[in-house]
Amino acid sequence: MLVKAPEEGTLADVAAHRLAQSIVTGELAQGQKLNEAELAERFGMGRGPLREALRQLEGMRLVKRIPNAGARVVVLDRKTLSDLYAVRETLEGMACRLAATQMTDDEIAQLNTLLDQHEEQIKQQGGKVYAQSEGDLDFHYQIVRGSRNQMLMDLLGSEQYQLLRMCRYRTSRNAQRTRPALLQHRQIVEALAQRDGELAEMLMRRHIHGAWHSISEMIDKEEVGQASA
Amino acid sequence: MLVKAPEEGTLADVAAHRLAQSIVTGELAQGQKLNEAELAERFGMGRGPLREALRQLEGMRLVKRIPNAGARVVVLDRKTLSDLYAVRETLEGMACRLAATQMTDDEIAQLNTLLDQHEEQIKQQGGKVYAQSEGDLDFHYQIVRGSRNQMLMDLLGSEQYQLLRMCRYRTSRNAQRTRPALLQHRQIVEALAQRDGELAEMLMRRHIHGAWHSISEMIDKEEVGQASA
DNA sequence: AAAACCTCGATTGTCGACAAACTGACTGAA
DNA sequence: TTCAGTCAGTTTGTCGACAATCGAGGTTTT
Repeated sequence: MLVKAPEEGTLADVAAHRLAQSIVTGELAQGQKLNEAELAERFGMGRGPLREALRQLEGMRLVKRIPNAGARVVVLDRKTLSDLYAVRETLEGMACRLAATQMTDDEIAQLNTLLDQHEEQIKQQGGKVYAQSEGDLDFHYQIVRGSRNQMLMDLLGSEQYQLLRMCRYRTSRNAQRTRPALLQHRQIVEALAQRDGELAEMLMRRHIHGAWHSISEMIDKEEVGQASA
Repeated sequence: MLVKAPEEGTLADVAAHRLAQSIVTGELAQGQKLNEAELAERFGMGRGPLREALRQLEGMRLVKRIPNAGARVVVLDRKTLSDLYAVRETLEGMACRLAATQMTDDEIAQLNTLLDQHEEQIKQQGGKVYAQSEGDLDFHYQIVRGSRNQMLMDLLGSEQYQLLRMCRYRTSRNAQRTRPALLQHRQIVEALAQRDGELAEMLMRRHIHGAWHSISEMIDKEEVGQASA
């Protein structure tokens, strides 16, 4: 399961989850004002839990809150994404290096199985790229988990993860990078299987750097993410 | 100013700030249960704002919340600290590399001025190490700011920063590392002044690695942070 | 005596209403 | 015309009370 349990305990948690989903998918546009009363009404709850959810979303950097002026959906401008990918390149590289020594043979084998599924999906339909896109994040997260570093899992899992998904939803339309990406994934798993941490780190860094290059070009062409819905 | 404005706009924000301070200084022990009604009473506010503050603290990883069972102060065990320092080594190394090309000459000069102040503090009193300890964090944060990467500033500034302070409060008692630390700081600034990003990164990583080594030994000797107040 | 169950107290979760702050428009004067 | 001031309307911030849930302790049963 990629996203956490849809229905958790408290209303604030389910509100946070639903809001996150709406923001990531673009249903709530970037920079959009978030009206507490309206959202509470929509979710069928009071404003209390909703306010708590907003505080939580703020911690995930999905919304920006200004005292006495409400909350707005975060705006992913070029600089923000550039910074995000730079940090991600470093952190996921680190995760890869650790994973090379920490993952079990079984887990690495499962990674290959996961990539087999991706390959199958790509063969079946080049159009529905999004599924692969989410799967891609899944691949990355499996490696992060393999690092056995809880802080890394928190950072890349809970927080940046959502921003990444948000970015993906806007850039997943170009499919031309899925095949080379799959190849790079294979190479990374191969390095992990050989327990070559340095190589795995380098390959992962290159992989993410390439992804940013590709997305950067898209942003240049059509201001993706600025004017939506 | 190291800590943000003590009195901010909403009650939830000031509650979050005061709670963070109490947790960092150990006034609230690790693993301690946080009773909403009691804290609200102590801060002279309703439970609403306090609950929002707890949600915010959860985002900063200072408390852990369990649905229907309340919030507890996070426990910094050995593994957690180890993971934290590993991530910090990577991220601050990255910050240093970027800062070497991004900081202005003026900013680098100010870093040296800051170190002069530290040196003065150390000469005057070897006992009151804490001030230097906080100043140390200030030094690190100035470099992070110099990276011009907002995500990096958020990660190392708002969140890990608090955990670091928390750790420091428990380990600042041994002063023997302040002098070599100061020397290492000087070397880092020197590398920055020469615009040698790779060297600056390496020195910073070594510096943080050493800090962890020192703290790790302390944990081995006396279980620091486990049994307090 | 040990284990399961039940009851009660305490704590968390939630709601509705009130107070404070901001937004925007309207009015009037320079 | 333009700018400052004022004034409603809207939205956020806060509180107190009520409902739901959990944990502890005692009681009953095997």
